[in-house]
Amino acid sequence: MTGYALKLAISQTIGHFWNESVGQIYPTLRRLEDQGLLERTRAMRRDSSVFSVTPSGLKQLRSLLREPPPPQTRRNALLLRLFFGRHLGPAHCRALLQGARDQATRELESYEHLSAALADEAGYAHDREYWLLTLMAGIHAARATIAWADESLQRLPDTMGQTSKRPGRPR
Amino acid sequence: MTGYALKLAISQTIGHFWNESVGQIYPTLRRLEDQGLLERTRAMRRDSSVFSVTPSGLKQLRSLLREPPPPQTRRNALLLRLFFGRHLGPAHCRALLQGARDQATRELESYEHLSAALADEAGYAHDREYWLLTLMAGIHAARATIAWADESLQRLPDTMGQTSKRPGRPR
DNA sequence: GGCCACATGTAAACTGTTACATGATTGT
DNA sequence: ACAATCATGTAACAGTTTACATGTGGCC
Repeated sequence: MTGYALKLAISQTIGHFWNESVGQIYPTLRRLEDQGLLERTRAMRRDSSVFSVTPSGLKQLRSLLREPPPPQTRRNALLLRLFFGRHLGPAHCRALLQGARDQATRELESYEHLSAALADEAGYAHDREYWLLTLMAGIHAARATIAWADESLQRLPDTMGQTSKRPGRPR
Repeated sequence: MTGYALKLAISQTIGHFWNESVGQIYPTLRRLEDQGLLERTRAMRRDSSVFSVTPSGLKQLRSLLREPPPPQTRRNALLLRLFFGRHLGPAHCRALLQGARDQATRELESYEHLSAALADEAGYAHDREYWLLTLMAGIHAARATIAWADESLQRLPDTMGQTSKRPGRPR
């Protein structure tokens, strides 16, 4: 496919857990072509090229996939804020939790749609099971986030003693 | 605290979801001092400085914490590999899942220890509830990973038709 | 004719890690 | 004396995003 089509394909499949920007894609396509891992064929349009994987490119892909996944760099901006929750106050923290819950709900819905679509679709026979695996990971993660947010929303105001102690300050 | 102590403190508290390297810490401490957000006091040792937050630094911290969390850059090396699972084969994918499950199990244990320790510990009175929140996030996420891995490990060999079709190849 | 989607590419800016270099202090 | 830990800092590198610049082709 073309670089442009590749970017689209990524965002429509693995986009939930991996993304690349144009600034990465085009230089990389050229580099891989220079290394003989991709080959370029002219497309209909004069200014566009369609790339395909060469046998040695496929070999290289499989070899890279076999490398152990490097330890994830975990950086969670939401948890960072909640860790300093004392400086934000319970109300703000509850808003953050609610936001996280809403987003997880939207994601869950989207994953379930994708999962249903994947089951129906003809083709992708060999990939389907694996793609389903990644969708299930998203579904489990989203459900966990929702459960955590609900539990936390329930706990947060009571333990802070904010529910009954400040019954609206006078104007 | 000193830059060194800060690094240690980070890895022992928020280390599970946020980290900074020395290459960030020291230049940043100096920058914040120049901006009047931190002040430096000489420590016992001649070559070390103890930093503390100034009032304007605290104000700035709170203002930064109030900024909405930027959308996470999601990049999951494990799911990327599983997405291309067809090129790896079921056996390798099962190994990846088992590895993820093991790691999540270790993390879960560590979170539960920390959570128990936090409940006992005197002090941290105002922070405890919020720190518990972040620990609970880790616990929910780890449990979700374990459940997902178990479910996937159960499904993977059956659907691939590997269980009965290849009854041990001859030597 | 003008808009939109398709398509490519680069430069600058920004972010972050790692390796290296250096030295002080403490305990054995 | 020596090792371990405490402590600071920088330079090189690696990775990544964003904004900009440019142009094609189809369709209404």
